[in-house]
Amino acid sequence: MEDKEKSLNFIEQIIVDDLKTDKHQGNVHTRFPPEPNGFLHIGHIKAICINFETAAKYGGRTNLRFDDTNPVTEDTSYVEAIQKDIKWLGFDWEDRLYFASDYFDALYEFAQELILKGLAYVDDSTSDEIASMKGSPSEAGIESPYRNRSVEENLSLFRGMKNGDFQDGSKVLRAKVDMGAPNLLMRDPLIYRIKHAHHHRTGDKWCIYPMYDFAHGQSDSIENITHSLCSLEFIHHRPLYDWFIEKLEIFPSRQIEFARMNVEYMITSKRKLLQLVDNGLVSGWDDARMPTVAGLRRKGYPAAALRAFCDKAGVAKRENLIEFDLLESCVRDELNRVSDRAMVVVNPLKVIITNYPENKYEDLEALDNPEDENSGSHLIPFSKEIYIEREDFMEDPPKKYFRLGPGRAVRLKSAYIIQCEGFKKNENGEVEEVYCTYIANSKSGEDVSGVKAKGTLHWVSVKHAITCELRILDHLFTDPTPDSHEDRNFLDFYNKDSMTIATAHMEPWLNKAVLGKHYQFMRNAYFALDQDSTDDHKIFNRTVALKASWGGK
RNA sequence: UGACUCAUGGUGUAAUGGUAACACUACGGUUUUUGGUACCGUCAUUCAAGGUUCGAGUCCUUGUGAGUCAACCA
Repeated sequence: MEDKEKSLNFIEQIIVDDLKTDKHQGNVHTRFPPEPNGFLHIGHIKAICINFETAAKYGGRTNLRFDDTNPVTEDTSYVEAIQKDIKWLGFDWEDRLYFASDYFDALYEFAQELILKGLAYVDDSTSDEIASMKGSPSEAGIESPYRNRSVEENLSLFRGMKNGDFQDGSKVLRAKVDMGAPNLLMRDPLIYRIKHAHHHRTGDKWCIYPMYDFAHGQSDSIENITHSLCSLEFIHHRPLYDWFIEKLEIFPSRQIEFARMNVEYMITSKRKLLQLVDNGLVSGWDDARMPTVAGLRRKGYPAAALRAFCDKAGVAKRENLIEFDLLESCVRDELNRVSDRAMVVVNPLKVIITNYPENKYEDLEALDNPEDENSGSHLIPFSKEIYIEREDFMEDPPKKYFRLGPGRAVRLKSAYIIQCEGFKKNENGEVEEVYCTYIANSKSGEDVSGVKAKGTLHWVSVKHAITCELRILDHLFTDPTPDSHEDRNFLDFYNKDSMTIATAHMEPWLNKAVLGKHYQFMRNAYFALDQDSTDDHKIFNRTVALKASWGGK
């Protein structure tokens, strides 16, 4: 138990109050209800965390329920992908995997019940007619000419709809609420439509399908969901949600809306994400730049970091735009704990250690992860010629530059202290080689030299280094809210430098890099092995750069 | 024009009528065989105007601003 009391968000307040009044005999049951028609993204992650974590906090459970009431857009392949993503995020719905389509029979009965109560009717109006009779926010709607059909006629017509007697679009079932209601959704909403379409689970059993409003709340009720958490956009649906529960006299689930999370430089519109894929601006839904779970995972963001991020972003009802910095902060925090450290040189500059024997090499030991006491170590070969970063040497360095320069000494990480004795330039005036001497008794861990070096550099042995590919990932867009500009298309803000490729020299140990593990290339950034790698060509995605507190020059 | 939400530092979230707090960012500093990490410090009288109260970010009224709603989508 934590001794510090963390304040509750407004949803937790509601739950605590319900617990106090014993509203549901101490039960807390939530659900995550994705529609299987697309891939999960950062916005879903927030919803998943809120649903699973809130329930868990109060000893409750969370169901996974696919909201599959529209057969024309949904598919089983998404069902698999979504489950994989939720598991990866670290959540478990145990044996509570449900589908709204499991309830089609029950929903059909509910509809008949409503008809019997004179609270639903079959409408023969066209889609356009229904829309025009709906009215507008400022003017009341008009009642449909079919609104007062008899219960018997409605019942028989609805059965006819179910039996396939009518064509798509020719009839709908509507709830009889109030065409004058200020809330448009209460103006006799459609609850069943005819769709002669094959459903991914129920096949051809049905040719009528319930609309969201007639499926979601009832599904919640059937599953005894106590707190149905959804985003603010559904707030206008709540009166309808409650209306059906009241009229049907079923379990009183309660819908609670929270503001969805917006993150700088990310978009979550399914349609727009698809455009990126279709236009070839990304390689697919799992491109490491995509805000999808698959993309974030591929980029190297750990599930724990994503969970921490959602937690720190908080829960409330106001519009928000979370800074990308917070996400990166959470990612670094987690990665610092779990990443193995390695040395990789991106822009090589050759250093020749003049007093080191020509053919000698030694294996130097380096801790895999100094932040983790239980981590092991690995060996790094050291020899006469090494690469350091070009930016780690300056011909005429300023005073605050802690790296290599003529006459200066630096520590080579896990190795020796070296002293710069000179350098050579090529015909273009660029530094080509740097000459150093090493201090033999300054070996890492057994340094008795007494020499103090302010800076520490990473390096690789020229002879032993292996070439690899680095994919440097940046924001997909140049604007923090690319789809918020009325006069500009979000694609105008596509960042053409969102992925740049670099070739680098890595220490041999990295050839054993594993998919799903995280690596810190010291003094540079965190990287994760990409799935495109092969045995002799390793590819790493830059997850996030290390913080840099020195600007240079 | 209607209804429904919301309004606290640069960002996000707290403060449940009683001294505006925490995190991220930014900027300083300490430590360091990663200019990383860790640690310390600095940065807001709460949209406006009235009202209730001994006391208001919190309650009431009126404004102002922002968002959402008129798919046989979810």
